[in-house]
Amino acid sequence: MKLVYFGTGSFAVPALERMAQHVALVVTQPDRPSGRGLRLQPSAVKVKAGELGLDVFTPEKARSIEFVEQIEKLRPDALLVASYGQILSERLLNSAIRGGINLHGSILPRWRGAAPIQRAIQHRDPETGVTLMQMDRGMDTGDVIDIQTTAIREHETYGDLQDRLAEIAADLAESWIPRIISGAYPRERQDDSQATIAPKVERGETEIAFTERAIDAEARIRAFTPAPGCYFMTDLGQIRVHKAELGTGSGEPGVVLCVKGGLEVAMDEGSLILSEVQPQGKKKMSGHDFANGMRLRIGMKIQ
RNA sequence: CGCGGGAUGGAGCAGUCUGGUAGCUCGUCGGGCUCAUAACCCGGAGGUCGCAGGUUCAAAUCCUGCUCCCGCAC
Repeated sequence: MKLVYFGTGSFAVPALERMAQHVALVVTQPDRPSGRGLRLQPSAVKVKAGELGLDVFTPEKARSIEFVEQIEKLRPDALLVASYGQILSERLLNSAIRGGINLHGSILPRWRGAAPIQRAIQHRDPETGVTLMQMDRGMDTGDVIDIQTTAIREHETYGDLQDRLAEIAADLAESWIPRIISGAYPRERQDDSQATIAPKVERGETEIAFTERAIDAEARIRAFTPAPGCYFMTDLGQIRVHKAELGTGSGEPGVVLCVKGGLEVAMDEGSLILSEVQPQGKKKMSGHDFANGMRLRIGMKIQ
């Protein structure tokens, strides 16, 4: 078997590890300047590929002719793709005997697009999963080969769930790729009428207001944790929320209900217990420590 | 050289502008109250104020250099 592996994010790492012995080449996004000081940072997949001693390509544009021609010369059995971050052109998909095989972090056709895991949590889906599919020219519209589902757990964050799905994806790749290469595998068309889109997370979505329903805010916090994270913009400054759960209290939105254990604050329809927060420029701390430092008392209103 | 915030008993903060006795809320330890308690009352321990140098009678505070941590943006 000769595979070319396209991946970038940490969702793609376990499957790469599992299939490494069949991977002739890893393709990932170029290093980007990021973080404090704008230093170049390699993708999670590039780091892992390096550890595995695999060849890595980082084309700026995967659809560029020079790059596609190189892949065509390799004549791979299949392109295995997971959270790569670029559209693969039809010609590129045709460069492999079995075309492009994608691992997608949702139960397709639900949550096609860039942020399926986050959107599933945000919308409080009871379950999600990983879809193994035959890529076509559309965005996550190809024929489904197999789907493994899993329940979304209470309190589960995007980071937690992504780690679990990444392992499921690796399992799927391991068990299906040999059969796919042999050419004998099922393909089932997606029901486009059931499709939903999972757009990438925009900056504006990460701000939480006390006037939101507690249940919505809690789901959004989990959906965007650990990255990019959610925050309240308040008179105490910007407060990032790393961990929050639904409280039992209620009151005028923004009112402090409890400062023991976590910081409980009233929302619309319920309350949130902020158990781990981070003010701007500070380290992560418990809601209790934050309340101590800010001299918060029950009944005070944050806005 | 992308922009910015920070380092003060175990935790989170105030104090720095305007130099002059180490403060607040917690935690912790001991005692008390209570049927009981994460509640309440009393008492105690615990700090080279990030590091180095400078100014000064005197530096957490002013000046210079350095280290480490973090947020934003990307």
